Amino acid sequence: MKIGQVSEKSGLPTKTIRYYESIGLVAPAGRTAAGYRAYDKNDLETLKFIQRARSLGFSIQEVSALLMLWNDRNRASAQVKELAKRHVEEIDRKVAELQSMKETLSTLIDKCHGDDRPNCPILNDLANVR
Amino acid sequence: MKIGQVSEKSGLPTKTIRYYESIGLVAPAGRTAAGYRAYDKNDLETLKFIQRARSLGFSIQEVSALLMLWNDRNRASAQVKELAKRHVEEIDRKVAELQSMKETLSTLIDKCHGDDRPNCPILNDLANVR
DNA sequence: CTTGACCTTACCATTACTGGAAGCTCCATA
DNA sequence: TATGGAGCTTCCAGTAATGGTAAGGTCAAG
Repeated sequence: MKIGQVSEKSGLPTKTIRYYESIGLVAPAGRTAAGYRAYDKNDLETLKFIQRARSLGFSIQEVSALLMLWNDRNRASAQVKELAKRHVEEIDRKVAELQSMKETLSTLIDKCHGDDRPNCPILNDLANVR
Repeated sequence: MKIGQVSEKSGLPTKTIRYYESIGLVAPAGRTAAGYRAYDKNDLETLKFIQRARSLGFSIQEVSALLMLWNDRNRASAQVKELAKRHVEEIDRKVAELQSMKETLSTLIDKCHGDDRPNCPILNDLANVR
């Protein structure tokens, strides 16, 4: 398989696949005589794994750790669970922050009549005019 | 006021204040004879405004728009409201994405016994072993 | 034999900063 | 008066994870 095929099948842009190779997230691909990257089924599975982990919001660093655990037949599932739990906590933190922003904004939006008049509680709040 | 003072009072690092000047978000500060940046009360208010808008998650671009609206005595509050509403929608999208990730992960975490045994539903799912 | 799709590397841009180096300036203290 | 340290200056580089574009090589079809 050439990079276009694995891109199609993994859902990762070719650019991204080359990038992952360049940063050492995946081992350098084999090459054809012409210098094209050549992938086998195994490589594809790895890229799919990465794509799924990324889509769950794991950072490249975390994906790297997950890959190592995945390739370690003897790892304890506790390690993976721990990593996943920490990631969920991180997600929770982000959600809480966003919710808090939303709450403040929604309150301000409700107070703003939003017509042609210039008076605007949103700007007043940002300007700390209370 | 020198940059250290406005940094203190605005909650923005000096680095960040210089950065905002360099990208044109704020006008170049005045200078003392020695070449130090000199700020007045007005400059400080602008930086505080920016700090608050950023803390509500507005991008630099959006903050720039808000600043223009803030400085426009005749703007319609409808414009500000529109901008804020779009930002809230953006927040909603991010939250939904994070919630979806969290849901998937939580399900997997629950299924993983997390002990010394190597079998791990989390990795199995990432590897698409179903 | 040429066209067009696909591949290669290399470099710049993005977002919003943050860190560090090398060198001024200012003020207080010995 | 010298000196030391805090604070200021500019410039360069790096972060995460790509996206964009250029300039060029390769391959199969018509």
